Amino acid sequence: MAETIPGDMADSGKTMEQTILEAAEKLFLGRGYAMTSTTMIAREAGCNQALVHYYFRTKENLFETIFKNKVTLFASRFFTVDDERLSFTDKLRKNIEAHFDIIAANPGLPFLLINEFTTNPERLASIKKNLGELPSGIYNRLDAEVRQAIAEGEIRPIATLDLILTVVSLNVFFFLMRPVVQQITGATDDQFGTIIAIRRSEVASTIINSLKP
Amino acid sequence: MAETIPGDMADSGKTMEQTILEAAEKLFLGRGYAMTSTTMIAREAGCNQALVHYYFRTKENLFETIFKNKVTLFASRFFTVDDERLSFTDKLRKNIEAHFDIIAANPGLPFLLINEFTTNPERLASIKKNLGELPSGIYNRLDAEVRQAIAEGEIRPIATLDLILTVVSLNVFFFLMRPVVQQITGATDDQFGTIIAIRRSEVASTIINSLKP
DNA sequence: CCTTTGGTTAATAACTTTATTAAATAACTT
DNA sequence: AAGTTATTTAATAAAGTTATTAACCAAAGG
Repeated sequence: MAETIPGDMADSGKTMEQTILEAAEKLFLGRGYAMTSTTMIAREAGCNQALVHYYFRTKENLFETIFKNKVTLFASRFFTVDDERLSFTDKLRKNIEAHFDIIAANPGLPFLLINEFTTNPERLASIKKNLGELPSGIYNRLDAEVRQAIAEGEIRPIATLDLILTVVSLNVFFFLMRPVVQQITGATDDQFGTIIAIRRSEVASTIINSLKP
Repeated sequence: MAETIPGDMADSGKTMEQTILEAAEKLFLGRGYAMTSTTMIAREAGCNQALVHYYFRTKENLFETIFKNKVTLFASRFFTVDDERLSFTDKLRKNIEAHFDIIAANPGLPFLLINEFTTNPERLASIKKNLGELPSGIYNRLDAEVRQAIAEGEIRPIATLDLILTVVSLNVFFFLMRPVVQQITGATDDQFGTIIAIRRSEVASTIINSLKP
């Protein structure tokens, strides 16, 4: 049943279905849906093109599997730091940095999401259903905290949605700009690691600073 | 020679080449390169598909024409407000809002740029050549102003590149997120106009605020 | 051993896409 | 008006795409 653990071949025990999934993920993340063909996926996975369809029937299907998977992972880790002992500001800083780290660990994801949401907005509805109460849950909790922090004079008045937009913008867009930043600064992939670290703390500082009453 | 001004047909005096260009622009901006076919462009322009190739030879060619055109337009209007009488902060606010307005007037452009730069980074080099000294000119001027403002204690210390990144992130990403924001808030295209206006001033305030010493 | 079954491939149908070509039409020149 | 040039179209070649099918093979169970 495909779950035979030992190496079916030279291929390190991974099932072919999984290999295809990973190949597809890599390609979709790097080049988008339209620019990726099932033939390419098969080549990347090292199998026959028909096998891609055997496991996932359609390209659309395969894509959706990956997409939902990633979006759910992404959304579930959003604003999860919740330590009672910290001030709103300190908690926020931790959440901003955590959010940055998730994206840094999935640097291709922002592109995929933007690409998909703009070329295929219908998918948003399907995703929304898929996530259920998660987003509004996160939003409501954060909103309560923001209101309280404003009331207590810890931060200036700001709409919660604006705050979220600002955090996401600053964190995500940096990774969308990576090719441009790298071209401008002429940094190697290696040096880019340093730039990321600097940006990470700069973003958090910028936001925290901007919230001063 | 195609430049005959009066209406060649019912078609309001526009040349077919121009009509095709505009049709292509609309489609490329809305759906990206790969998702747009020359057949679609022809249909949108109301002509035969071969005509698209007659005028632009290849799809790639047509795309590049539009792309370079847009990027140049975009870059040439970047940080152009330069009024001696204003403080650095006031000038910055004006520049941020002007930048926001350019994007608002070309809401599809961010998507096209991001799409192209990530799927086809080689194009960055070509664009760079195309823009010449413009970017470094803008950068150097802004950099001098930033350093001076820091020295005079008007703003906190910040790297010019970080400031630029922050401005661009906050302004551009909002438009990339438009479908998401619209889905979440449930706003109609009409109501979205109001959201844009609010965001415009919120972004400027956020940045100015974050620069307080 | 032999049949079943899941995994895999080669072959191919049905389309779509880009690009070219030759022919038709319109416009301009003299 | 005749001839030249520019536009426009129908037809089609060439290549690529998704998806299906029939056949092949290897392991597993009786």
